Amino acid sequence: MNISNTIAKLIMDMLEADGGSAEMQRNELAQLVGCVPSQINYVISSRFTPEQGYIVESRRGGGGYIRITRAAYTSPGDMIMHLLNHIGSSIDEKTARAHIINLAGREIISNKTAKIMLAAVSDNCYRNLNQPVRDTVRASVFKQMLLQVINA
Amino acid sequence: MNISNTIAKLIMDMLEADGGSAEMQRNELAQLVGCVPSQINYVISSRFTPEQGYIVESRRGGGGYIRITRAAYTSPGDMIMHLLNHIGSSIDEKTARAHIINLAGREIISNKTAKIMLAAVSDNCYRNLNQPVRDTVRASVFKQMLLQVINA
DNA sequence: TAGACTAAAGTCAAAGAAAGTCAAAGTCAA
DNA sequence: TTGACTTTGACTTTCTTTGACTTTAGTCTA
Repeated sequence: MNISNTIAKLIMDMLEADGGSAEMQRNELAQLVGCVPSQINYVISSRFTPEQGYIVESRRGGGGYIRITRAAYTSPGDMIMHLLNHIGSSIDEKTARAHIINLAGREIISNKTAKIMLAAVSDNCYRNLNQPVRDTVRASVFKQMLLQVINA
Repeated sequence: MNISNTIAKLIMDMLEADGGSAEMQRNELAQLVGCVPSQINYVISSRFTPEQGYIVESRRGGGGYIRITRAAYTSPGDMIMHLLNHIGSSIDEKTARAHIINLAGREIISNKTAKIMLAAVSDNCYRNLNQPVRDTVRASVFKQMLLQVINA
């Protein structure tokens, strides 16, 4: 078993133990496992991605931390997870709009939420980005918001 | 937990206990918590800014004090308008976060809305954009969402 | 009442403590 | 034997802590 898997397993255990949320110090964890600190970042960015339903927050400096939260699975959540996987790393405005309207239609999100999400994926926001960057950033924004929908 | 967070928490409690206003002596508070006095200034300037909805007044010399007040606002619409004007064409994650948390604290937006907005302004979304584009796009997204809040 | 003394708070920069980034080197299976 | 995944470490950025020095306000005394 390689170290990355060990780290991933450890984080999973932490998530399990604390009902879907784990907070840690990068250096501590690295030392515990016996690797360089940056390997923790590698594990997080390869195995705890939005596509896989994880929210990652962190803070530098004294008392810094990394916090990973697993978006809870509910039945509407399933649909969103599916969406998250389906979106990939790029999405155009029309497709994003369609998804959001669909979610609202199924009452998985409220109309108010839909409005805000529509605003955030609208081309108005990305006027000064050219393709393909525009659609990648939009995809990121969309995915981060979807994670919060599950999480609520 | 680092000392700065402890200090911030203490001040929050004071605000809570006295209906939105707290007055203290810097040296006293520093001694209570066990830090140098200037750390109080650090905490105030990093966590009790106007963006976060606080007004800070103080006086030096004998009988000096620091007073922190949660700013009162006229109407929710006014506040958002004010915000929209104030933001300009660029905003960093921290400032945007502060504004959103402030809006939620004043119940101008719901916690759910706040979560989604926080997700949409988070640096996680803009990883593949460099400054200063990153902060301009974030500002656009933020403003578009705020417009929907007014509209709702 | 001017000037000296004392009691605050403010400023700023350096040092410290985390986490983030990136690219080079290593490993391993198809 | 190549390409995807992993490991490593040097360097960067962000946030916190500390302390020396400055400024302002009140008080007391000659």
